[in-house]
Amino acid sequence: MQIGELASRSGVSTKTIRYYEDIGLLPPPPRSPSGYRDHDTSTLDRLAFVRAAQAVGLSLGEIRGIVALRDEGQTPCGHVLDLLRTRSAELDRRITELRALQGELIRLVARAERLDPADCDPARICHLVGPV
Amino acid sequence: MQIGELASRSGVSTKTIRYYEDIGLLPPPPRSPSGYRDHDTSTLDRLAFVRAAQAVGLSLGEIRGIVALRDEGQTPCGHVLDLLRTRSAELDRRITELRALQGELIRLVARAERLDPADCDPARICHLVGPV
DNA sequence: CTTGACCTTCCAGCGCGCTGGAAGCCTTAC
DNA sequence: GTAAGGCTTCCAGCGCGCTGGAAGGTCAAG
Repeated sequence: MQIGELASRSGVSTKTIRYYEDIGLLPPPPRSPSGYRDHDTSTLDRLAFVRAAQAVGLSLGEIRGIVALRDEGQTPCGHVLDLLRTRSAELDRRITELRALQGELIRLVARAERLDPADCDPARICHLVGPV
Repeated sequence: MQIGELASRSGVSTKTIRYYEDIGLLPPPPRSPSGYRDHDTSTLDRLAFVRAAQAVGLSLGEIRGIVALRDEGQTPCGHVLDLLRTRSAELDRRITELRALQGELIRLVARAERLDPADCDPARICHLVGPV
């Protein structure tokens, strides 16, 4: 199938498909005599995997590592599980950070309701932001 | 004071200070006869504000808008409060998304413990990732 | 007079995941 | 034959907040 059909069937743009091939996420497909890419349906599976892996927070670099293992004939599951656990731990930390920030924002907004703009010191730009 | 002293007193690099001046976060300081920037201590206040505003999630573009109001002689508090509320609402949505992703990751890791890598279909790359 | 530490400007690149556009070839329909 | 719509490659840029480096001027100490 040509790249345009692959794009419409997968929902991934032709630009992105070529980009994925460039960075090694997709194997270089065979070409027609005129040089057109001729993808088979396995590329649909591959694209579905890439999108699913992105959706759980893996980077294209990490995904490339996974598909490379598979292409070498290995079973990438152990590596994938490591990545998922690592991402989960990072996400935990990230969520904790964002919740702290959210608490801070809520505190600042609440404080803003008790402050009078007229009291704002021009040198400090705005007293709503900054140390309590 | 020269830019190097400002940098060490503020903890912001000379590169970044010049960059902030370029993008309009800092007013252009007077120059010595040889062209050196000559900042006064108000720049320390300004830099402290920029860092505090960044810390609560405002972008440099938003911060520029705030300091521009102040430089025009207005009190930016109302605008700042709008920004803080907007950022808070966005953060709420973002945290909700990340928590959903975290739930998904935890579910995938738990499922991985029940799956046998030997069952993994090579065409799907890795069965740990993808629809349940 | 030289050394070294400062300062200046300007241009370029990082990471990440694409996206846009130019210039040109191929295929199909009319 | 020609027009439309595929396809090809290659180069460049987005947003964001810096950061690095080159090439050169300035200043104080020895």
